[in-house]
Amino acid sequence: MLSKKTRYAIAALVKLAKEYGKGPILIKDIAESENIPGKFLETILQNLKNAGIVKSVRGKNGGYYLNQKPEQVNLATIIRLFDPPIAFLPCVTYLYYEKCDMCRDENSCGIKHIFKEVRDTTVNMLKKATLAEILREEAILKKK
Amino acid sequence: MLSKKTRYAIAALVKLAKEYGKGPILIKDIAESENIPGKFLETILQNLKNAGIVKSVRGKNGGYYLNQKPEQVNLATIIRLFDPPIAFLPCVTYLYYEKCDMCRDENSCGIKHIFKEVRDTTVNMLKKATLAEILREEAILKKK
DNA sequence: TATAAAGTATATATATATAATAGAGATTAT
DNA sequence: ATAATCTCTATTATATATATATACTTTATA
Repeated sequence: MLSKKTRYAIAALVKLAKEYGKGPILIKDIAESENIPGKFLETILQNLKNAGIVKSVRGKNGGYYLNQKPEQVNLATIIRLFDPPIAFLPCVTYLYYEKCDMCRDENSCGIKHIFKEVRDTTVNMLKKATLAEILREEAILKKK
Repeated sequence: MLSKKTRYAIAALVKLAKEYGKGPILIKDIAESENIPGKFLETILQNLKNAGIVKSVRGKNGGYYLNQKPEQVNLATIIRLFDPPIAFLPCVTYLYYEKCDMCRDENSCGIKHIFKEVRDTTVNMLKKATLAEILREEAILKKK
């Protein structure tokens, strides 16, 4: 399961995508509209800022806004920022490869290929899921 | 990522599948051959026993053995026993549905369908991965 | 029938990660 | 000058994962 931090990050970014192009949005407004504890959201937005996904304006009339187009931000990127690897086993992670501690002989491991396939499929799906895609889907669902 | 408990459970079951039909195997032997802390493995095997996947014989010459054919035990079943739900969001879990805490209107949520598709695909892959399938793969890899 | 081999049961300890909060500090529009 | 904002660092609370300890019960067999 995704951590709350990741879920909050996704919700905040979807919110910023909705307001894309309208200038900076207050932390407080995001927190209220998305049901996120304000102080917790602060650290999350800082992380997203360090990753270059959002930018901030300090001082009065400040706030946060998307630093990339909604088409360019996808769920795989967001999840990787906050959660442990998407892969089920350390030996099939993309960025953080580690040998499985109990694995005797990795070359004859009959499990690895299964989890590798799961990871690849999952990551591909998450990469297709951009903020723009999510908003498009929401618009469709609201019409029904 | 899978918990160690789950990884240990998978390794122990693969071991029992290898010895399928040869009578009970000692906890100690499984622990040594699979690099699993013995006492920890005890509780894991108890869980597997309660779930009907293995059986045990007490007393001298006792041990554990598979209660189902290697073709009948798959990774989805094992993972579900020990880990939190496979799904990324509480609202798309198979057995433990819960509303996402921040979700305003679940009917117009643009994210849900993505994670539902990921979960379905993942579970299907894991169901195909039986102990028999894993042993078959290992045999192939060892020949190379 | 005593003994050693084995699983059973329950409790506890330790470490780590997650989630959230607090408060002082820095920046900026007006 | 002041109020509105974001920034930075520290702390706390809670839960979960991982592992260990100890006493108990069952069974084969010498």
